[in-house]
Amino acid sequence: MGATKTEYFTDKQNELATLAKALGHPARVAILDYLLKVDTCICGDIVNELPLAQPTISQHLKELKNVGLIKGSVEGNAICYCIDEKVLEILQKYFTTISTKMQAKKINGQYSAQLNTDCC
Amino acid sequence: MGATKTEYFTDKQNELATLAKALGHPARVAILDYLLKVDTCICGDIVNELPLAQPTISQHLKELKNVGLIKGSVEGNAICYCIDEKVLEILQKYFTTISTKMQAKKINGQYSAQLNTDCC
DNA sequence: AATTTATATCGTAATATTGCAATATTATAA
DNA sequence: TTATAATATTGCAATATTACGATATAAATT
Repeated sequence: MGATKTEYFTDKQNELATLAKALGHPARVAILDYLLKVDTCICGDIVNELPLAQPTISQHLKELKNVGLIKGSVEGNAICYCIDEKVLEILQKYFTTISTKMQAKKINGQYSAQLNTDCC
Repeated sequence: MGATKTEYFTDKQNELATLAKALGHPARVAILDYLLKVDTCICGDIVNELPLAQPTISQHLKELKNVGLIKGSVEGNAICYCIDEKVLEILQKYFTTISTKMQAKKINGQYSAQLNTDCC
């Protein structure tokens, strides 16, 4: 026990969990924020920006790259990283769909019978 | 070493990482999906729905509740859970903002000088 | 060729997460 | 007031993550 039982969930659920997990660390959110600001950068730029050691940044970059949130291209002896919009859109669409569905429920009054309770 | 250095990141980055982390497990995505389908339910319903033991479901519900993604109200000896839109909107807005910014960059041609490279 | 620069990988300690059996808690029913 | 039902909590083993020093790799510079 201790290992996530991925085989019990749908591909979509596993995909979303994997993407969310990749952003489940403030350093990786910070890297994404930084990349959004500067468009592209190399690992050393992030090492200078964040208070983490080079191997740690390298590991975080690897995780973001593994799930496709960023991509890197070799530029001489450095590697140029940038955000990959494609995978970001999966997250954007998922949360927009859920938010829209929640809004629709409120407007349609599907909760009307329970509106007097704390939660539902 | 081994503990996340939250103190080095902004409140916003930590908040987003915490929310993303809560959805970084397929069981918790599945719980959210289920709640979206049935609107409200009790813990036992999810135990019947997912192939995980009751203490495990209870623990996942606790984590979702801790970050505010769901809320629960006491209904006799059961607890009625439902999605909390407020926190979902934080995630929706974050990813929409990033996606919009990425789109804007493409349209404005900020990448024009580098469009011939693999990544940037 | 030796040095520098940029990044990745290895090894490992500290910490966190996952999953569940056993048990506790709390409210309803008999 | 014993059951019964619905959840939560505790304790613990298995596994995963985080962080970084040491080291490896690979390209550019001298």
